[in-house]
Amino acid sequence: MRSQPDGQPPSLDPRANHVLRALADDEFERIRTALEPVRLPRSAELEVMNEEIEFVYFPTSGVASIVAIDESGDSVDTVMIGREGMTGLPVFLGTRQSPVRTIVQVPMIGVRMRADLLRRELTYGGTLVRLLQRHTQVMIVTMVQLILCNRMHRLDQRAARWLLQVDERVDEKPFRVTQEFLAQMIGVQRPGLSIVMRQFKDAGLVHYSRGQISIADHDGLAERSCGCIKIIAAEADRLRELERAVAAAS
Amino acid sequence: MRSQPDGQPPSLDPRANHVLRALADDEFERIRTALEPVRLPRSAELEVMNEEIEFVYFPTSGVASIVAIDESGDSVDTVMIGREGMTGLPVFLGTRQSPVRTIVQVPMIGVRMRADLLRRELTYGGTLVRLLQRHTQVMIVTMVQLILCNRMHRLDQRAARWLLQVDERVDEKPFRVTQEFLAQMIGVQRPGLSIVMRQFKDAGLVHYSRGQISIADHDGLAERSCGCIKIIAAEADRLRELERAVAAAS
DNA sequence: TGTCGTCTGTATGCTTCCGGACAGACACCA
DNA sequence: TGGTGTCTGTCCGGAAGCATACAGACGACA
Repeated sequence: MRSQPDGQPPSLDPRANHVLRALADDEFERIRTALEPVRLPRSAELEVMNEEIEFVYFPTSGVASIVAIDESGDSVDTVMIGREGMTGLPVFLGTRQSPVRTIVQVPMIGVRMRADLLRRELTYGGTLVRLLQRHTQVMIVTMVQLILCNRMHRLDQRAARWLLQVDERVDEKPFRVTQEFLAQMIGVQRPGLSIVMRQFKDAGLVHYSRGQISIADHDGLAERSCGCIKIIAAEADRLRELERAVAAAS
Repeated sequence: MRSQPDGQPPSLDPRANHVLRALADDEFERIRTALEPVRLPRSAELEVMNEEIEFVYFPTSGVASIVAIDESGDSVDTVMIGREGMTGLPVFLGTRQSPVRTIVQVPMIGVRMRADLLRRELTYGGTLVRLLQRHTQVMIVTMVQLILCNRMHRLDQRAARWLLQVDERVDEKPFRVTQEFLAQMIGVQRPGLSIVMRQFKDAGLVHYSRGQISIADHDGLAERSCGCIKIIAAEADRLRELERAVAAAS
């Protein structure tokens, strides 16, 4: 159980978001007043496909994700966005419309900022550009790994991965996700997922009931999951480390 | 059959690569002498995972792709890189080591450039940064779509997609790919692919024999394929169009 | 012209997962 | 306290594709 210090819980501090935390202090001060606290329920739409991006979001707890849709209407979750990153990468890449749909999957707390303000801030250079480059690269590596994962790994492995990835991004435990919703996200049928979740429960890896899930045995679940988490985490660590080395040298 | 003008075939002109073609003339002149023509056979390794990127490659014909590998050694192809783009995005995103493995899948002709020269060129601003941002966004949208595709679409649809995507990137017809190789790339067993290829052949969609494949009925094959190609192409078109509009306005 | 290696076709049992259906369990609300 | 909606467990036939094995076909090379 993580400790919540008295007073303000960490998820209400904007700098619980890793991008904002890594920002140089003077840069953070400059955008501070532009950051607006938000709480968003599941299914809230942060970016509508082919429509202008009005805000970028820096989560501090909860999960959004980019959803892929095909011409027949089928959809699956792709990359998660939590406190380690932000939504609105297309803004950084220079377009106003989002080419993707981004929605809240697990109720989210965080701050948002107008896209045009971010655009202006980017012209100042500073550490922000560097941070968003890093974030972009992590997103790319994550996606590469997920392309493989969705092709090669079994339902139970992917489900375990998903649970662990969400767990490390939310403060609220247990977190709220129904099997129906989870199945749709990882792109499988609910009955299949139900069997897997039952196995996890019987093995003492998770507790859940009616849309409330909590992880009981983190390591055990990690063993059931595929190694994709580790590969993604390794790249995120590598880039963070690299940056620290550069900062120390200068 | 595409016409090859007399004299220099288009694949030997660096500006048959779409990034180089879209570059402002003065910028292209500046890097011209730094571009070194290359011909690379299948399996040539353009980026080794976790090793420094020495060169970035601008293909004019042929296909490279980013390969995902998991801890058990299984691997699949992810995004293709052909004359519409370039390899070495991590250089643009500010790291020296590549987080991915990038190899030649269909023999490649093109030009390459030292990574440090690209880094220097990027500091000049100009259209290059804009072009690479665009390319990054297309890559991201492509990956999002492929995550869905690998989850939801059948083997025959994915195989058809792959054939069409390669066909539009190579000048050499027929192109050389064995079923064994193709199966590994799209992450399936060869016997499964063999059946599908047989169906395509019987239906008059493709010709092939012993590693030589050519497409006989482009539209017919497109019908067997999933709609992912269209979705990806639409985003590439949108960004190209957007840029043209900006250029015309200024 | 024969041999060898590569490429392709096919068969078979098996696993995973789909797709649809239905019943039970629990929570909430009137 | 009973009704209603949501969430979960389970069943079943069937499709897709895995894993393995083997045979035939073609081409290159000696």
